[in-house]
Amino acid sequence: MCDVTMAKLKRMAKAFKALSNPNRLQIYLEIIDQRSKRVEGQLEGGCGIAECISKLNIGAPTVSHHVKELVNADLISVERNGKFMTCYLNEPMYNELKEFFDGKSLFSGAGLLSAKS
Amino acid sequence: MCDVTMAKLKRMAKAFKALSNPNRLQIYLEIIDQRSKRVEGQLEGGCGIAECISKLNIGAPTVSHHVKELVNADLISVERNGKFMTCYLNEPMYNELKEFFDGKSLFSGAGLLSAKS
DNA sequence: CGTTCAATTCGATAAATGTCAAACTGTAAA
DNA sequence: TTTACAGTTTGACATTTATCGAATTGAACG
Repeated sequence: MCDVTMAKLKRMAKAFKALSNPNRLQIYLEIIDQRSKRVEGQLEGGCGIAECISKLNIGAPTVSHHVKELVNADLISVERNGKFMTCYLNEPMYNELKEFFDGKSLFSGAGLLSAKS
Repeated sequence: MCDVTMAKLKRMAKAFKALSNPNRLQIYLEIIDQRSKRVEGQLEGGCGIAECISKLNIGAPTVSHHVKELVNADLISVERNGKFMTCYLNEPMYNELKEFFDGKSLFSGAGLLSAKS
């Protein structure tokens, strides 16, 4: 009846929660930004965590925590690169976010909520 | 240098926070759903709060609280209609959400974060 | 090995969140 | 005006969150 399954709804809510903190949203956008640079130029890209730490007005432990939250919400992945950590955009989740508000596949006209009684 | 102003970033983070709770996200989607029904059919539409209360497994005070949060994030507006309250989608904010992940206007290549030192 | 730099883990803490029950307000209708 | 229903406000409470300082791990390099 409804195109938004409960699983998807919870997955989206989790993603939104991960993006609900301004600092975390900035980190996420920075990672997207680095990705687009990589696509246009040399292959190696991704966003260094050190870079985020130096650019945001929050401490390293907090950045580390935020990055973990983004990973936990499936928005990004992280990889060790020698001494540094590099963040990569999770493209499928990015696309899911992009398409979530497109409306076409959100509803089928039967209503999202299921009756309680 | 950057197309995402701090103001917009905070506004988006606030919207995402409002959508970060599954129950609240469901309410929001229900309001979108009712809107699309209205567009296709008779003019009067919107989503009754009573309907949400009866369909979600949470109490009336909690629904009231969630609706207030959605209003506070500029995602919807609420109007009294006799004994009932009706929720309406805030279209400009909906469009802003829709366009936020389109990428084209998100970045200008100079990086989002501003250096701290 | 010892140093240095990147990043995480470990408490701690103040603030925000989601939810409820009880009491209240506002509107319609009998 | 009394009743009934829709919704809000208040106060409470347990949980989560954002942040920090201090200590720790891990890799590179002298």
